[in-house]
Amino acid sequence: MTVEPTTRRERQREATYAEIVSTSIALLRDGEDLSLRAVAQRMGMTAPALYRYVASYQELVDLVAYEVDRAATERFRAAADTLPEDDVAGRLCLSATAFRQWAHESPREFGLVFANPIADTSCARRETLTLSSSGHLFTDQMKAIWESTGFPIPAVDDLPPAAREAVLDPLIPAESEGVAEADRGLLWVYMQGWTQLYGIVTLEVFGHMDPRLVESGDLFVDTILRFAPRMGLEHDLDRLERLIRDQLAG
Amino acid sequence: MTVEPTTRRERQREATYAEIVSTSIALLRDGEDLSLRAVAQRMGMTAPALYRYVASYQELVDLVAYEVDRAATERFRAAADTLPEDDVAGRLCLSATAFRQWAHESPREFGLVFANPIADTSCARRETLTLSSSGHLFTDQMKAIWESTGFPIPAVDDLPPAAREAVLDPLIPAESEGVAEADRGLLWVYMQGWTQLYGIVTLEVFGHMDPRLVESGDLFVDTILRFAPRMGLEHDLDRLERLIRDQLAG
DNA sequence: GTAAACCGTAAATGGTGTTAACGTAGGTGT
DNA sequence: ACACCTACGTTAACACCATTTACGGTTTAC
Repeated sequence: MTVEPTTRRERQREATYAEIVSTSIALLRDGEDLSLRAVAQRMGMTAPALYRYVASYQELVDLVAYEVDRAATERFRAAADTLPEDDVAGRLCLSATAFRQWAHESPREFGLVFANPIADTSCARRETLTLSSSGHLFTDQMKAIWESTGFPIPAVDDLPPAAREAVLDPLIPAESEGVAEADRGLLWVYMQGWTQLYGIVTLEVFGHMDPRLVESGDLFVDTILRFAPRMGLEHDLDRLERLIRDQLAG
Repeated sequence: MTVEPTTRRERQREATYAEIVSTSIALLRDGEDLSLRAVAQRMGMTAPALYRYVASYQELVDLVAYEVDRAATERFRAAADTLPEDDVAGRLCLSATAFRQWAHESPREFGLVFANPIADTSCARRETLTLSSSGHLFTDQMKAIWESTGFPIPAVDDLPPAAREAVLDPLIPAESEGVAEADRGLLWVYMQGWTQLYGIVTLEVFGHMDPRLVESGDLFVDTILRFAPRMGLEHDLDRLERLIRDQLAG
């Protein structure tokens, strides 16, 4: 990302670095679990060699989680792109549904990214890590809806002090990206929505919900549709439900 | 629970069985992680001996998770019991807050109980496992609120088919306990609430949220108070917020 | 060309779950 | 009271894991 390293050595290094991550992802895709040994073996190396690239197993996990999140986000974006750009509401619904489907198809990966205690690793890494691609996408999509429907958002000054700080100088969704400081109440609504989406999907994936509800997705649909009015979409509920259910079926 | 085993041998067996679980819990409380070897060592045994009692490590985990949930639920109940019995709304808020505090104090245990893929173990176990003590408590408390405020619940016939089945013959919150079949829409509202409570707490515990918000609990409070009106508590929000914040502070 | 940095190796340490073979004490049947 | 057998614990071993150390060879840099 920074400046291109041009030197032969560094190019090689960058390549194996990338191979480590891609091999890890392939490992997960094949249903095996992530381990230094397994990754090394697939690459025709020995496990200790990986320590030239990652400081610990946990760092590998974080690295892979970041990349998995990035790749998954592309799927969520692609799901939205089946709709015209001005259907901002439909796009968010399809991305959220794609998120749910991805979580069910790849519970391992989901757990890695979204149920992996970020903990207090080195602060340097933390910056990179907490910048979640998916969070970024959903924030953008909600912003688009807000610009379209102009749904009410809390005034920044009405928020509790800590919340005000958090939306003015956000660490987690990161990059308040073109949202004026006065409109940062939008991030508060985003967090409310993300909490609910995260809750329903995590509950489903971890099996703490009636299997018939997981199968039908009824509680998921209900959760989305109940939140939609908060984004000024109360007029569009029937269409959105059809959109979501179509994607769940197909 | 069933019939007392009276025979000396079985009493002994039951005792070590209980000791395995209690030792495991003590292990977790001391911040070490659960392992067969560690448990065995604390009991003055060797690891393979434990296989006379549990079939696998996962079974031990499930066993411990069940007991941890049971014990934690007592804390949630105790938190509610600081209020008079007729303050049904306050009681639910305090239990929910106790749930959050417990999750933050004991993230290990929380992960064990609520972020542990129940997966498809033997169906026999599943019955026992999915019967979550905490789910039972919260269901009861919401029912008490409903009997007090008479907040609107969906008619069973208005629910999607799978949802109807799930509330008429529930597997997860289990024991619809004295809720008439006609009133089972209450369980649907419960699931909506539980989804949100679970979402916010899991998000916080796993560190996928701005630390300042976790610290202040603002998004947690917001989540609860935004759900309260659905239970007919719109008149009581200020008092409930004070209750919650007092418990968070103290 | 020589020295240093880099990248891989093998070997070893201490941890995990799990299985197999073996003894031994406890209760049971006659 | 004797024999039997079952249950419970042991030790030893296997296969896996992360991680550290010491070592050798290549590539770069001066």
